[in-house]
Amino acid sequence: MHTICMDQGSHLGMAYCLPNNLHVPDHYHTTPVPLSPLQLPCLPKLLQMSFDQEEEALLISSNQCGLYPLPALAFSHGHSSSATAALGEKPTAGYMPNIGAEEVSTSVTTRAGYEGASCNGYSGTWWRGSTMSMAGEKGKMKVRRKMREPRFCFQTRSEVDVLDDGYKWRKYGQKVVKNSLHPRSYFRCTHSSCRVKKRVERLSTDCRMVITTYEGRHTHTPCDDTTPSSGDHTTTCFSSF
DNA sequence: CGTGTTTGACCCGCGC
DNA sequence: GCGCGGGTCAAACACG
Repeated sequence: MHTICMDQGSHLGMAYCLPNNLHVPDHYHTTPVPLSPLQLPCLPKLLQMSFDQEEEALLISSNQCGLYPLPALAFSHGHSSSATAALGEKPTAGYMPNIGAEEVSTSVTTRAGYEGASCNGYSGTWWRGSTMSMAGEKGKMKVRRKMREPRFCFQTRSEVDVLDDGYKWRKYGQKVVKNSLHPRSYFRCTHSSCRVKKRVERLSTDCRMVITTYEGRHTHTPCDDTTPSSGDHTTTCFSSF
């Protein structure tokens, strides 16, 4: 059970504290975003999303007027519309009908090794998994499977692609995605035992809008970024993430 | 020289 | 079974 507790601050332009201690500095919210029919009274409900073992995903959009849920994104393969395409639409009827109920597909190694790597002192490079130690086929052999990871997607208006959220990220890939004019960038948290990933892409319909998707939970605090966490002091803003 | 980025290739899931 | 497309790897490269 994990509870998202966002500090709403005293005014509408503050830095938000998102899950996994993600802060969205207010300087990213410079102009109004014509996003949402939802208004602030909806926030308390959204900010108390509960995460159980189902590892639900929370989709959030932020602008200077607050945080808003986005339409469910098509993260999985084979869905007809890409995330970008979905976000290109203004939220209308059917808007976020199933927030937190998204099926998440993630490519990882075996689950046992993966979870063990996440928080139990796994000393290797977590994303490679056990099969990477095998010498088969120049180490290209990979075992992937579906896994559920909490995901948080939000939309910001920013000139820069990568938000300064306090964590240190390493880019590991970039991909041109279909129906999008802008490439999608893939980042990993550089913390040794942290397996959080994030994707950054710009809206094809509005290149000023940046879609950032976080996947997973940080096992450390932003200030603890360079050193492995010794305990489970995960958060200052989220009691149990 | 160490660290981070770029980028082409590869892998896998999904739809047809 | 095949092709498509998203996600990841890892060698090459850039930079401080």
